[in-house]
This record gives sequence, structure tokens and C-alpha cells, in this order.
Amino acid sequence: MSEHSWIQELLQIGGKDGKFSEKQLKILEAAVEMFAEKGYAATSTSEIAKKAGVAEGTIFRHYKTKKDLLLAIVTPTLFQSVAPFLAKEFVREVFDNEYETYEQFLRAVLANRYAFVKTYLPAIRVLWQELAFHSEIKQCFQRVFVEHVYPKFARIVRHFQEKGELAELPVDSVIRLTITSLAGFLAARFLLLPDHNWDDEAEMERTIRVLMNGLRR
Amino acid sequence: MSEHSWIQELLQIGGKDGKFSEKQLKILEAAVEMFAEKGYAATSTSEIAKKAGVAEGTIFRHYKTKKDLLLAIVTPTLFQSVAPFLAKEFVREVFDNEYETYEQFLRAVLANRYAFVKTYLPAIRVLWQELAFHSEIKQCFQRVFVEHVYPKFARIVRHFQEKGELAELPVDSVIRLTITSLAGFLAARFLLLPDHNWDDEAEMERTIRVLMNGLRR
Amino acid sequence: MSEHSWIQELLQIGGKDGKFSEKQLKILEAAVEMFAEKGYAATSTSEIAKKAGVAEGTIFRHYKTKKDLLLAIVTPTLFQSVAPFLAKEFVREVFDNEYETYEQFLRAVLANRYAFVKTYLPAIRVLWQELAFHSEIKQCFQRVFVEHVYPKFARIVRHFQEKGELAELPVDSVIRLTITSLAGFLAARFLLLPDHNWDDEAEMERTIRVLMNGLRR
Amino acid sequence: MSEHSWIQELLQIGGKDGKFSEKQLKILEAAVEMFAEKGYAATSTSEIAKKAGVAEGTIFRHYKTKKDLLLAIVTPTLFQSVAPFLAKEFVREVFDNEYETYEQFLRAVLANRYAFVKTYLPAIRVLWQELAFHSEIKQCFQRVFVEHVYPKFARIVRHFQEKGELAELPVDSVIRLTITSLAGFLAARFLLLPDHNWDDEAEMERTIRVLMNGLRR
DNA sequence: GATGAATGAGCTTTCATTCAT
DNA sequence: GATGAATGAAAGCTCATTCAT
Repeated sequence: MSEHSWIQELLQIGGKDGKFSEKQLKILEAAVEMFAEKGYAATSTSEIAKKAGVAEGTIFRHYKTKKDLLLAIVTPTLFQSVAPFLAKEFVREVFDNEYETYEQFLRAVLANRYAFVKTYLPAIRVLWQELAFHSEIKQCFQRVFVEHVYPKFARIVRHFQEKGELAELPVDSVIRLTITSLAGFLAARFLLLPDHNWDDEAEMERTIRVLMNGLRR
Repeated sequence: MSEHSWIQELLQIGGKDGKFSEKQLKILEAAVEMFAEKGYAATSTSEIAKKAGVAEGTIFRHYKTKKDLLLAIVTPTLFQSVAPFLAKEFVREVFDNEYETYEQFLRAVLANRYAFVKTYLPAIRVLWQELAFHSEIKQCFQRVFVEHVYPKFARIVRHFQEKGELAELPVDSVIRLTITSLAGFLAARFLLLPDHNWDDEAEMERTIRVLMNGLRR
Repeated sequence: MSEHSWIQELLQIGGKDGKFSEKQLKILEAAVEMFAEKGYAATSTSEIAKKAGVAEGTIFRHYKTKKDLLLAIVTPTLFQSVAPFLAKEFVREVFDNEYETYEQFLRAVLANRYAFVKTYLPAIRVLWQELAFHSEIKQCFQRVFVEHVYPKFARIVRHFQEKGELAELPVDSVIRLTITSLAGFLAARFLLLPDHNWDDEAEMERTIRVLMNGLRR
Repeated sequence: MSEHSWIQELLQIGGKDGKFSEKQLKILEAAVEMFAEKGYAATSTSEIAKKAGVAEGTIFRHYKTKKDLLLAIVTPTLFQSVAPFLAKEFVREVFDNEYETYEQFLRAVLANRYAFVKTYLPAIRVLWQELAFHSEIKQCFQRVFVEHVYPKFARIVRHFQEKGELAELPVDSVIRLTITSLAGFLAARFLLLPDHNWDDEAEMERTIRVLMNGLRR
């Protein structure tokens, strides 16, 4: 019946299946699209209601304020954005030699995040834009990064430095350079020049190769 | 008398000295700060007027609409952002062996753009945020890039590929990787983690080094 | 419950009964009165709202712009102003000897329009004033006149010229003189000197008599 | 030097020659035209200033308020509108047999007022429109009518009733019917259907003829 | 649970008017 | 006398939110 499966998937980080009614999904879908296109502040709830095909009041039955609606979109997106690092089995996979090299690890991460961004682009746009203006979101982002992403990432980097693959640069710098490289590709690919004629496979390959040449001992 | 020299400098891409009155500069300064902090759409003209210490009507005497005020800030910022590539002597400097290596060239560009971003951060924030929502700005940006930045950048890259310094990667990819690396550093440094304890000299050095290791033959 | 029957009647040229809510009628009534008193341009929507006892936003829920509110009043008034000539049975009545003479016909028309103006005076004032400034209204008026009023009026005049009652003046002049005489009386009576001590019956009788003496063979 | 002679003539009801400066005339001319086209309330002083080619402040140097500017146009126009009846020699001319019949008298008045309206149409439009909204103008108009126009007109009507030319209708009705007929022609000719293909001579002749047929004993 | 009319605060913009130059 | 930058009140209109149905 529902056509909104992508929204539903994005929002269901846990197993809360069936939580969203048909109308609710329409509202969320309409909101993501309009927020991505015009920005949160420049989108009116009446526009969202019209696009979603519901009455204005219906929005406020589900979300007490317009901002709640934004957070309902942005918070799950934020968590999904760093999902691999939240997964319990993730670090174990690295250390259990599922990835023998940092390069293999990068390749896996990039492929995974590429697919994620491609699927959920509008929601990511919204997150990215509004991050700058809403301190709750920014703080949430920083907390997640500091508590979950950074420690695991650092262990992985140190692991491959000890294995001799990576040069003895400061761990923070390696992380920063890595994220910048991968995110830089995704930003260029999907945000800045989405209409450019990209050879995705090749460009990802080059991105990894150049980065690894730079980072290797 | 005036304290707004930084705005004045930013906006005077040509030699239009003395063009801005005291009140106009106060308006522009207040607008940049508020737009950077809360976003264009979420900032009201009455807030700007109050912060600038002028009557609301005064804003509209100088800028017919709120959007005109935005463009008065964003357009010069956009041009200044790519200013080195607009300068006539720029390419000549490269080919006249002012820069013997791509690495030297990168170092000069990064130092220059680092200073620029540091000085004009709020205006750059505004440009960066609103680029996504206003097609006129986006188109202007793309035109400037395609007509001025890209061709010169490509010549430089080819020059150093022919000299044997750079690997024979596609020119577009070299440009993309270069911009991503430098802009990625600046974004991390000034936008994402401005409060982190950065050792700017060292991190810029590492950024250049890793990138060059990646790009070298 | 409702006290606004006159507005409701005026606006319901067709059989759209029950179309207007209580608040909508209050808005229309307040608007007609204020437009008549101060003119459209000099009346603010906040004044209308206050007089109507509704919030200002409520006006704009029903009428997208202030001008739409004007047109909602003026357009029906315009049609009602020439209503007799729009009625399908009207011409037949004349030719079926319901009126044996032009004089009888004039008497009927004048009595009818006298009652109309007396009842809907404020709305007619508004129509009359704004006709001069809004080309849409003027064009609508001209179209209705040329397509509906003039042809029927001309047939009637020719009919009584052929019967020998009216002199062989140009039809256009007869129509012009007739309308000028009747409308002139109504304008003097209700617009220019409403406070004068009028003997309406006698003055209407004189108006008809003098006009007919002038037009008769 | 000046091109504004018509305005100057209209405004100089007395012999105040040379009273208006070049700029003042430009302001008045621009104001009349815009008030006639859009109405007093819908015309801004800045529009007038732009059209007149002067600074906004200059208007307020000559006329303390926008309303003063309106009155500076409307008051002279009002007096000129009934000018014949204000002229001292006017009644004497009638009784000294300069006009042997009411019909001759009407013909003279109509020709004179026709020329006046044709020359000063925009100012008359303004007077006519604003009369309805400004009680000072209305009162001024009524005072002039009651004190100057009506008594003289009444004497003339009685004169020709005594001479046996006019029927023994109430004097007020004769005056009303006369004014209505002449003003009705001028209104139709210049305000309602200025673009119609008028044969002015013939229509004026018919107007007089029909009216006289109606009023004659 | 869903609706949409109603609200009133707040938005961008315009305006008549002032005043230092 | 003329200017036009500056004003701030008020204009038309939009908006997030409420609530009776």
C-alpha cells in the first residue's frame, strides 16, 4: 500500500516497525523534500500539508511544533549517517581480519556510505544545512562523534599504524584526512556537481588510491 | 571613523573606494553576522536594523528587497572566494617559474585562502549556506568556475604533469582531489570544528604532504 | 441568526444560497461600508478586521489579497446594477405589450433601479468610485454593457420608434439621453444631495415627463 | 520657458501672475496626472517627485502635507468649474438680453463648459473623485453652490418662466434637470466613454433640443 | 484521528514627513 | 530654495499553532 518505504527505512533505526501511519509518512516525505529544496526556515507548514495531501492540523497532531518535525527527520538521519561506527560488530570485523588493510577498510566504508547518500540524499541535505543553525543538532552530532565514531576510528587507525601500513602521522590528522577525502568526494558527487558526468567507480578508486598513497608509510 | 573596514574590503572587489556610507556598512555588517548565525530565511529585517542601529526603513532605502541585501553580500564574497584565479597575472606567475612545483603552488594557494577564510569567515558561511537555496547564486558560481577557475586550473595541472611532477591521472580528478583536500581542511578547521585545538601550520603541511604523496608520479 | 441579509442578497446573483459564512458576511459588510466612506485605497485591512470583529488574518483566509476583497464586492454589484437587462424574460415582456409605451417602460425601469440604489447604496458608491481606477472593473463593465445592455436597449428603442412614439433620433443618442436622465436623477438624489428634502415620487414623475416630452415625435 | 501653461491658467483664478516657480508647476502637473490616473490615496509622494523630476523634500517645502497638495489642485478647479456663475457680469448679460432665450443661454453655457472640461480634464477627474471622500471639499462645493450658483441660476430660470418660455415646473427641478442633462453629456463624453466615436456638435445640439422640448411650456 | 477556520504575532515593504547639508 | 538620507509608523500579507467539529 505504502510508497514511502525509503523514508520508513531511514527513520527506523531500531526495530520500531509499523510505527508510522500512512499520513505520517506522507507528511515526513513532503517535509524532507521541501526542507531539502528550500530550507527549513523558508518552508511553511501549509506548503508541507498541501504537498502531503493532509490538513494543516494533521501535522500538529503528530508533531507538536514545526521544529519537532525537523528533528524527527534529522535525528535518525544523523545516526544513520554514522551507522557503521555505531554497529556493535563493526570494530570486531576490522580486528578479526575481515579487512586486512586500511585500504580495504576504506573501500568498504566508502562503498557503504556512497549507497547511503545516494538513497537518502534529501534527508542528508537537510541534516547538513540545518546542522549549522540548530545547536541541539550540532551538539547531538558532536556527542555521537566524540563518544562513538572517534574512539573506534582511532583504534582502527592505530591498529593499521602498528601493522605498519599507515605512516606515523598523528591519529587525529589521519582521521581528518580520511573523512575529508571520502566526504569530499560524496559532497562533490551529490551536492556540488550532481549533474556532472561522473564515472563513480573510477573516481572512488582514485580517491582511495590517492589517499592511501598519501597515508602509507 | 569607520570600524567596518573588513566588510568594506570584502565588498570592494574593484576600486570603488568610498562607495559605502557609514550606515550602509553597519547594515551590511549586521546582516552578515545574523545571516551567518541564523541563516538568511530565519533572520528578520527588523533584527538586522536593530543590530545595525538604524531604522528598518533605512535598509530598504539601500536595498530594495531583503534578497538584494543578501546578494550584495554574497556576490562579492563569491568572487573573492576564487579571486586568485581571477587575477590576470596569476597563471603567468605559475609559468614564469614563480612556482617550480605543484607543491609550491598548492602551498601558496592554501596559505592565501586560509588567510581569506579566516578574515571573512561569516561572509563565507553565508555564501556556503545560501548557495544551496538560491539558483541565481548557484548559477553565478558555476559560471565563474567553468569560465575562469577551471580552465586556468587545468592548464596548471597539465603543466606539472608534463614536467613529470604529477601522475597521469585525469585532469578533472586531480583538480577535484586538490580542491577537496584544501577546502576540506578549511571546512573542518573553520566550520565543523572551529573550537578544536588546531596546530594550523602543521595540519596544512600534512594536508599538502599527503595530497602530494598521492598525486605524485 | 444572521443580520447581513442585504449583503447576502446582493452577492447572490445566482442561486448560491448559504455560500457565505457568518464571518465572511461580517467582513464583506465592514469592507463595503468602509470602502464607501473612505475609498478602497484609504481603507486598511486592519480597520476592516476591527470593524468586522475578526482577526486580520481571517480576511486573507477568505480573500487572497485586498483587491480580491474589492472585486468580491464590486463584481456582483456591477451585474446587479444592470440586472434587468440581463434577465431573459425582460425583452419579451416589452414586446409582449407588457409595456405599451416607452414611457411605461421607463417608469418601470426607474422605479426598479430606484429601489435597487436605495437598498444597495454603499456597494454602488464603491463600484462607481473604483470603476475609474481599476481597469479590470472598467473592462468588465464595458463588456457587459456592449454585449447585454446595449443590444436589448437598442431593440426596445427601435421598437417604440417604429410604433411612432419616439422621434427619429439616432438610437445611440436616445439611449444616452435616457440613461443620463435616469442615472442623473439617481446620482443627484443619492450621491450628490442625499440630505436635500426630496419629493421622490414627484421628481421621478417630472424626470420621466420632461424626458418623454423631449424624445417624443 | 515653461510648458505648464494649462496648469498655471487653471490655478490662477485671480490675477496672481508669476506666483508659481518652474519646480512648483512641475510638481502640480505631475500630481494632477497621477491623482487622476490612480487616485489621491493610491499615489505616493515619491512617485510624484520622480515624475516631476524633483526631490521628495521639495514637495514638502511648497506644500506642508500631501493633502495640502491635493487642495492646491482641487480648490481652484472647483471654483473654475462653476466660474461662469461666479463672474460678476454673468447675470447682467442674461438680463440685458444678451441671451434672448433659455435655449440660447444653455447653448452658451454648454459650449463654455465643454471647452473647460476638455482643457482641464485631469483636474476635473481629481475633483470629482475626491469630492466623495474629503468633507472639506464637499462643504466648500456646497457653500459655493448654495451661495453663488443656485441663487443666480434660480433668478435666470424664473426670468424665462415669467417670459413664458419655460413651463411652470418647480425652479429646483428645472435647475436639477438642466444640470443633469448638461453634466450627463459631459460625463458620458469625457469620463465614461471617451473613446466612443462622438459627433460632439450634433450630440450637444440634441442634448439641448431634447431638454428644451421637455422644459418648454 | 483528522479537519480547516480562526487567530494574532510577526514578516517584508511602503509611506509621508523631517532635517542636516 | 533644493536635496535626499533617514525615520518609524503603518501597510498588506504570511505563518505556526489552536480548537471546535
